[in-house]
Amino acid sequence: MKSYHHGNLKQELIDCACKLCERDGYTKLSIRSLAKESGVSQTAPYRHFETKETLYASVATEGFKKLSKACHIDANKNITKKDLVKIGCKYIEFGLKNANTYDLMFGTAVGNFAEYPELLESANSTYENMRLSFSKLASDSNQVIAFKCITLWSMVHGLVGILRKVQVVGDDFEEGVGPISTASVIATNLEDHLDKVLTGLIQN
Amino acid sequence: MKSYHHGNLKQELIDCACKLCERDGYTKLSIRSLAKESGVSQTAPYRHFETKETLYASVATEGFKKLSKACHIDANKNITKKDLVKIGCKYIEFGLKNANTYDLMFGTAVGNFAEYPELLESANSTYENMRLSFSKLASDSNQVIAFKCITLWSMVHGLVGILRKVQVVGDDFEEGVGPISTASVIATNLEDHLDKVLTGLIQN
DNA sequence: AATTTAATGTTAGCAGTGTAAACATGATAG
DNA sequence: CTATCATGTTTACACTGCTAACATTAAATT
Repeated sequence: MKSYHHGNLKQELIDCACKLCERDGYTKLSIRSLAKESGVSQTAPYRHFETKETLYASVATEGFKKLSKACHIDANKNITKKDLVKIGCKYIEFGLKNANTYDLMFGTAVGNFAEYPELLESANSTYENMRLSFSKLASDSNQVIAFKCITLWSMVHGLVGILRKVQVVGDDFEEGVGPISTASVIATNLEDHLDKVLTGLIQN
Repeated sequence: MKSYHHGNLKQELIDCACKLCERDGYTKLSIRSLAKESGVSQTAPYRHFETKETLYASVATEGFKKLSKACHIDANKNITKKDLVKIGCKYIEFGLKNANTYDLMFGTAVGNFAEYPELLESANSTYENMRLSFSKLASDSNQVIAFKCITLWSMVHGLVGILRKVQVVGDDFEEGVGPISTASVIATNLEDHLDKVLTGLIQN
């Protein structure tokens, strides 16, 4: 016999939403189905999430935490270019393996991060981690470091997007020059690729 | 007095959908509101678009055509690195100015381009244009050209995403090293930025 | 310990959505 | 002139986000 109060509904909803968002994409998620999954009435989730966007924000927050963890690197030891390449690879790997969650984090489903302090925190902390790694590599000014960091970020972010999209665009080009075959070469030699691209950005 | 048959409904729906998608984002678009806008019954659009995704596909197709046009460069004259930088700038400009349409083109709203021949065609043609421009610059093998092309594409695509996202993440970092201020420096010196980044990719 | 209060749950209902089925109209091909 | 078919309408269903009013119980206050 279950009690009237669930006891841990909020966290359970978030966990379940994370799973479903990643499995089916966030557009397929409905608050009602989520409530049913937790064995609770249709409107119970509204006690914990003002709107659907608030729920999305929670899922995105979890996503940034996982991304941060995936890209984390021991801050004590010296950092080499190779380490940055590794970070980039980890980032791309995360984006490809958690594609649906990644959409939530970087798409427009959550309009303004500032409305969700935890989300803002986790997103900024992801950036800050990358920035700190860069700062340990080169002895540039902070501004130059930030600049390089944004550049690397946009590179790996772009690769995630294109590597995914290309799967869907088809490949009826002459052998080996279509986007799919080209992208798959990049995908299977990600480290080499990032290394090449990073070399232009830093010299170390 | 208006006639029973509209006469030009399909095109009008597409035009209207393009406008509304760009103005409010595609998630806000409903087939019903679209029908109302054209002064036609709720289900009339279904005579021209099997599902909502089909409509999205049409909007995305228009988007790729516009993107192609924006990035087009005279194929006859010689192409320099500077031209490629220009193409990249045009691309990014398009992505930022038509952000909501861009989401439709590169997001997951349209799952499989292969189901929409016109969309597939317009997307592939955008890629093919970029590839041809590259092929006129360097005398690399076709595979290397395709590789560089995908790399540039992912760079500009990534920059569109990050430059947009960063606006939303806030900037409570020490002066000048937060993502917003950094990104805005990049955004206002886009040509310089792309030039730098491209130099590592090609030598010309 | 008794009672008030606030947090968390439920029920009922509104307005809006995508889409299917059955029917109406009128342009066009025979 | 008539039959056909593309294109429109009406009606209806199942689903959605969300609100308001009410129920239950945990926590705070007296």
